[in-house]
Amino acid sequence: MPELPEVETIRRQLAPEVTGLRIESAEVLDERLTRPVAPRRVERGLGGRRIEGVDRRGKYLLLRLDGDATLVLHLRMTGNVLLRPADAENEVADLMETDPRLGGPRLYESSTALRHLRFRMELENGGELLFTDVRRFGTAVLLQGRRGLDEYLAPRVGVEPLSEELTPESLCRMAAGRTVPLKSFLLTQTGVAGIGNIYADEALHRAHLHPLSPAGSMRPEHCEALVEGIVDALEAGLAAGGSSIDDYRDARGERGSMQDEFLVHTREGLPCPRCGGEIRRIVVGGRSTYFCPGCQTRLRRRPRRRKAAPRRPGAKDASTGAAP
DNA sequence: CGCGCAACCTGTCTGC
DNA sequence: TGCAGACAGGTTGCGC
Repeated sequence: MPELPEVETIRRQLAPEVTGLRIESAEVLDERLTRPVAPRRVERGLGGRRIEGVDRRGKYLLLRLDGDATLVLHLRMTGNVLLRPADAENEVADLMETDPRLGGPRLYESSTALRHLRFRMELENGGELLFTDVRRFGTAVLLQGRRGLDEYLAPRVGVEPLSEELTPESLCRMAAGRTVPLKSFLLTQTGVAGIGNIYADEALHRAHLHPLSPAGSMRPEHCEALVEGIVDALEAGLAAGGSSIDDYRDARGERGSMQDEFLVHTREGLPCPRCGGEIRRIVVGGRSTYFCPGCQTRLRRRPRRRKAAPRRPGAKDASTGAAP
């Protein structure tokens, strides 16, 4: 759910609201969140620090703190980061013991309401930063120094798709020789970062590419189309404030609307908006995958390039018998 | 090393 | 209505 557009939406909302504020206190309500580090350690490490900025790498949300520290949050499947503004009428702690609806409907309409609160931080202006997560897959890691951050992210996050780093050439290089299906290739965060199940399907459809085609079968024009498809799909998601199929809410507790604009994802049996073909659902790498068999062409496995045997001059093209 | 898959969790939906 | 089983947007670790 929270893929690049969702995390970036949250980042953009948070940054102007929390930058410059001091963290009064932090409370971890589920030790799983900071595992294997003890919650107390993270709480103590956060208390008193000032937030210098909010960044993002792939699907990771980064709170840049003074003292060269960074709080790295990952929402996984069902995590939400919510900002309770300083002027909200009710304290979260009070609400948890009373009617959750009292604080205003937006924060609480989702199934991931405050009963799944895993982490909260009190800010110096009276506002609160909340982390809720039904399935408890989400993570919070407090890192020290530029080095600590890099060492954490390097093995996990690859190229930023909305940066100059992603080009048809760089994508082709990453895909060269790979036999994994394109769908799985896009889901690998150490390649192109930030793409999840939704935007992988949407990007492949835009690029006219079949999810089962081996990544290494792409020729330059396919890489070009795929870069365009990735960028288009992610930007559409951003413009719509993300996708809310189920649990996702932005930092204000509002739904995104990208789910209304899906071309193929979750649209099994419906007509393809491009060619009218019937959208199908298959499973690739254990994930639901939606595509249009009509206009997403399957590429042939690219034959291993052989040392070109010198072409005998005058040899005819065997398949057609025609002269070039 | 590349690849496929189970595991980590809780909630919801489907079919009997 | 009750209940077992399948499934859900991500990542990691294991075996081959």
